[in-house]
Parts: sequence; structure tokens; C-alpha cells
Amino acid sequence: MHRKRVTLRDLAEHLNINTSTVSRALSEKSSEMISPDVVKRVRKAAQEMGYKQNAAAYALKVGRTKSIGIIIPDMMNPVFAPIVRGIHSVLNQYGYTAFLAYSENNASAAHSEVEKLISRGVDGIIYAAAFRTDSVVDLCKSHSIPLVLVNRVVDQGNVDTVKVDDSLGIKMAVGHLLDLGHRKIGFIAGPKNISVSYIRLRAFTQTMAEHDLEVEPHRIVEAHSLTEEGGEKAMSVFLGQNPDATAIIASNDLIALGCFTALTQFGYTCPKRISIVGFNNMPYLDWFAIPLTTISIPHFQMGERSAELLLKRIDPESDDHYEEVLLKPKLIIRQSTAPVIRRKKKIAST
Amino acid sequence: MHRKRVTLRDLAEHLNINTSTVSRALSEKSSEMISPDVVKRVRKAAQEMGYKQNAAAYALKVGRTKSIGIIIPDMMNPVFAPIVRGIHSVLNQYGYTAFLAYSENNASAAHSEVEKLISRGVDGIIYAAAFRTDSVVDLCKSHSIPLVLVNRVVDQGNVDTVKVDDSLGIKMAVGHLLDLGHRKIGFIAGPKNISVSYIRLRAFTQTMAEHDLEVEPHRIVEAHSLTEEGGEKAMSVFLGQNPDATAIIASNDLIALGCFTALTQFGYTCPKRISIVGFNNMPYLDWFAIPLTTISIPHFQMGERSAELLLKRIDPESDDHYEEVLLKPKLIIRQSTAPVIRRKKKIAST
DNA sequence: TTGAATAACGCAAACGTTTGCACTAGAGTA
DNA sequence: TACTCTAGTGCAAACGTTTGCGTTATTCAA
Repeated sequence: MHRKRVTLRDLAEHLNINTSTVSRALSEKSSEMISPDVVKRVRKAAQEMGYKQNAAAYALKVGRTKSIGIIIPDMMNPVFAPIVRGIHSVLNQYGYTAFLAYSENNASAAHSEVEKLISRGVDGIIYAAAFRTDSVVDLCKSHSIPLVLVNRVVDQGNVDTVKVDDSLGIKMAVGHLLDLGHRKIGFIAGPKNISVSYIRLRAFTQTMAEHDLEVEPHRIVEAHSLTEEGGEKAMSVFLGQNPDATAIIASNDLIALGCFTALTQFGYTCPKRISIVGFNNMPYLDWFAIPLTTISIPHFQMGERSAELLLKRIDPESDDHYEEVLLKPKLIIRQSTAPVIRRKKKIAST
Repeated sequence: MHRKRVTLRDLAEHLNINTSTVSRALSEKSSEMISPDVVKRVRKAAQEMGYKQNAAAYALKVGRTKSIGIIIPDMMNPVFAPIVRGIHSVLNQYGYTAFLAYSENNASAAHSEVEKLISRGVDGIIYAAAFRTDSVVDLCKSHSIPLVLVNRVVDQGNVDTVKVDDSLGIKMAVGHLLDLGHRKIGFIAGPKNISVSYIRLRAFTQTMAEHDLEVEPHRIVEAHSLTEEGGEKAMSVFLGQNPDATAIIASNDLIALGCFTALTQFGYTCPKRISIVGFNNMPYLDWFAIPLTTISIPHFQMGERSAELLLKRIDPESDDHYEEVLLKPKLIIRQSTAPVIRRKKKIAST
């Protein structure tokens, strides 16, 4: 077959015309300054000879690579799969491709990943692993490369974001538990240097306050990370200091899973003894032994919107004011929550 | 900050030396032909002025992009996350980055994704979505770009692969079921144009034969895809024509999940009425209502090995004989399999 | 018939690297 | 002293595109 890649010049020589003409004939925008039949002949020859544009040469010349970078915190967390899918789905429509990197929830790792991506010349970055104060946004700004934040946002303003209404989500969760009769509700928070953890926790105390329920400090414990392991440890200390709690809200589905295992270590059952609600509605939750009641976020749509936003920002003639799209969460009721049982007297367990 | 990217020439002018000297001083291999103190000065200046190599220019010049493409069949299938992670882990050590694409289990989609990747100039491709006869390997061969197949392989030889011993895995599964007393064992196969489906099915009948158990045709039904939905449909027809079966082996964990739902639609229970074993040991299986007995494959290691193999093949001075690494599976016994209950008389269910 | 206007195309520079080759100066040898 | 060698550096071409500008041929108006 073709040992060597066929280039514009190859085409030009074959057709006895100049490479500039070939280039223009192939380009959608500038093909109109070329006579129609030349365009046709060029494109036919390109097809036959298997011409593929050399991305490196294009990038070097025009300064755009038609590629972007995606950074997620954790590849093993299944929530990000549909987000990435959403991103891809719009990227494909515009001839863009994506580098995927992950930060392992580590700020400096994220920073160096972004540096690598910038060095690769990506046209923009979708960042799903932000901390509340994050050097990555300054990094991107100083290199004047477009950046959009998904899900996790950053305290400083002036950056495109697509996030979901976390407060509303928590409000729904609390409302649901209150409806079931729960009053002694605990909260397993995530690290408060991550926006979602911070906001969800704040929304929890606020919503409780709105219902005239003050939440005492021991009702809240912070997990060191948004993972199963973090959730398990935090839940252990929570159960130690809250023997009377009947429900807990986890900042995260993964944390909720950790709560489950801590629960069984204490010999408690869910939802009989304690109700649990998570956040994110990660895939395959329906299959779980205790299907987790959780707050669903529109993963795929989040991916789509962020990609659209980024592409818009990459466009040279875009206006320069930042956008912030806010998506609505949804309460998914499963079996991990149940009405609170009021027991006047102690009853021997069977 | 730096509005414009600093280039080799910027450095050269700043130091009053030639760009070629700067280039050589920065390069690890050719810096030895430059006097040590010049090297030091250049590197210091590069550091201070924030020089980053222009990847596009490098790629255009040397013909290598230091990037590869990964193609997986389905982003929502959690098995691929650890594989991708394994790939990344070795890629990072060598300054490589990866484009991630997925084929949705569609041959032509895979083909066009590969074409896009090649056009992007990737140095190699890791292909986890192969069909038994697949145009992608010819495509790569004709462009003489390195390719390694993971998990799913291809009938035609002469291509680097890393796979797991599927036959051994099935043998383990069958052995496990036989130990539990099962004899009437069914098999929900995947599409037979995919190597793993084909091999696993063949291994099933062979292993059964080795135990003097002939498997009748109605004991095998083929799902149209390696998904939950495919498994569910196939399992429905299976149950319709096999009311006496006590165990089934699914070609895939996802298919096994589909089997579960079909099972409950028929009012059957697992593992009481029927045992199920899957394949792949996808993440979070431990959490399931019926924890699935399955064959575990070394995902992460598969990723690592395939990346190593690809990098070796990309290296210009590598020998040119193809390698085939074969990894060992492991039987993971959970609760979806149980001893067969022999009932002489019909007993009313309680 | 002459002029300008337009359409179609060619020329050549440029993007930022790498690298073969030429060049210089100083060291070593005879 | 005159010679060759070599270490260190500069020159310039090349990778494959895109694009501003110059050139030619054709059309249209006067």
C-alpha cells in the first residue's frame, strides 16, 4: 500500500497544479475561490490517493490543533464515564479530539497534567477535577487558553462553568428524609477544599435550619476524600458519636458506599436502622444489594454543555464574557431510605 | 504574563547564540556536543522564560507525535477503566499521551476513529475493540503504524496482542459449577464475531466434553451484543427452552447482569434456582444484590503490558517479530453460584 | 477597441523544530 | 613552524500546511 503519507504536494504534482490551489480546493471555506471543476477533480484525487491532512503541519501553521484536554479526578469513579461521553459526542461533530488525563484528586498532579496538555498545544481544557482554589485556572489564563470547569467549580470568578444545583439537590435529599419522619440526620461531608463538598454541606445545614432543625457539630464529619475508603472511616467515627441518628446524607455516592460498609461493621442495617442517601447517581446503582437513594445529575448533558461552551470560547470571534450554566438535579428514591421507626421500648432483635 | 509562547529563537536571541545550539543544548541526546556551560546557561534561560517545546513543530519535523490512540468498545463498560489506567501509567513514564476513542461496538465506527487518529499522527494504537476479522489491522498495517490488540484479538496473525487465557477461565468456571453438582449448564454467548465470545463458547463445549457431558444446541444461545440488554433477551429465550437448567455461564459480566433481570422476570431466583457465573470481574460487583461469581482478568496489568508492547514496537530499533502475551485469569467465587439442589419430589415453596 | 474589473490560480514566505554540513579556533603532533 | 584533528558552534534546508499578494486570462462596460 501507500508506504509514505500522501501530501498536498503529491496531489499538486499529480494534477499539475499548485499546492496552494489544492489546499484551497480542499478547504470548505476557501474552495469558493477555486473553479468548481478543479475543486471536484482535486477532491476526487484526494479521495483516491488517500490524502489525509497532516495535523502537525496544520497545527504549526494555524496555531490550532483541533484537540482539547479533559481532566477528571478519578478514572475509577464511574460518574465520569457518561460525562466524558457527552463531551465526545459534541466534539465529534466539530472534528475535535480529546486527550484524557486524570489527577487522582491531587492538585499538583492536575497542575502538571495541564502543563503537559498545554505543551501539546491543546486548544482548550475541560477540567472536572478543580479544587476551590486551583492554580490551574491561573495557569490557563496566563497561557490564554480556554478553560471550562465541570461539576467542581472554583471560588474565584471569571471562568466558564457548567455545574448542577447542588444546593437544590441537598434540599431535595433533606426534604425526602424529613418526609419519612427523620429528624436526627447526619452528614458525611467531603473535603471542604472541593466546591461540591463545601456547597453540599452548607446547603445541608441551611436546609435543616429552614425547617427549624439545628444541626449540632457532632452530626457532621468530614471524609478525607470523596471515596469509599474516606466514607467508611468517616462513617465509623460518625456512628461512634451518634448512636441515635436515623439517617445520613453522603456528599457522594462513593462515600455512601463507604457508609454501608461501616454500617455493617457496626452491625447496623440499612434502611431499617439508618437511612442513607448519596449524590451523583453513578451507574449500576440499581443493582446494588441496597439500591441507593441518591441525587441524580445529568452527566451526559453536563459533558455536552461543557464541550459546547469550550468550543464557543475557542472560536476567535466569540464574545468575551464568561458563562455559567446551571443544571437541575433530580431525586432518585430507591431502597436505602425508609420511614423512621419510632420505638417507645427496646425490643429484642430477632 | 507571557502572552506569546516563547520559542527556540526567542531563547537564542536572548542568549546571542544560534537556535540550533539551543535545540541541541535542550535535547538529552545531543547536548553532549555542546560545551557544558552553554548547556547550563541555555537550560537556565529556558526554565526562566518558561520555554515549552512546540509539539506540532516537533511532530512535523521528526514525524513522531509522542501520542497514541486508545480505542475501547464502550465507555460505559467499567472494565475498561482499569485497563486505560494501566496504559496511562506506563505512558506517563515515557512522556507519551493518549487520545481516547470508543467504537460503540461498531466496526465502521471503529474504522473511522482509527482513521481520525492516524490523521492526527499518533505513533501507535491500542485497540481493545477488535472483531475477529477487522479492517483496522489492515488499515494500520498499510499506514505502517504500530498496533497492539488488548483482550479482543483477531483471527489473522502477525499482530501484537495481550490477552488473557479465556479458555482457562471458562475451564475454571465449568469446573466450579461441576464441583457444585451442576450438570445441566447453559451458556449465553456473545456475538461470535468477537474473539472472546467465540473462544469462551468453544472452551465451554470442549470443557464439558472433557467431562463427558455433551452440550445440546438448545443449551447455548447467542446474545446480539455483550451488553445487559443482549444478555436479558438471550436469557429469556434460554429460559423458555431450558426449564431444567440449573446453571449458566455468561460470556460477560454485563450479559450476566442481563441474565439476572430475565431470571427475575421468570420468577426464578439466583442462586437458589439457577447459578450464574460471569466473566471479567468488573468493578463494584461486590456490592451487588447477588454478588456475581466471575472470572477475574488482570485489567490494570493488561493495560500496562499493552502499553509497554506498543512503546517497544514504536521504537525504531526494535526487532520486528510480533509478540503475544498471555495473562492468567482467576476464579472469583461470590454468591451467584450455589450447590445444585436435588429434589426427588416437588415441594411447595414457602 | 481599449480600459478597468474580476475570477482563478501560482509564488513564496512563514509557523518552530531538528539535523547534516560547513566553519572556526585552539590543541596536539611531527 | 606547519600540519592535522577535534570540539564547539553557526548556516540553512526541510517537515506539510496556509495565506497574502502578485500574475494571468477572461469578462464587461464604454
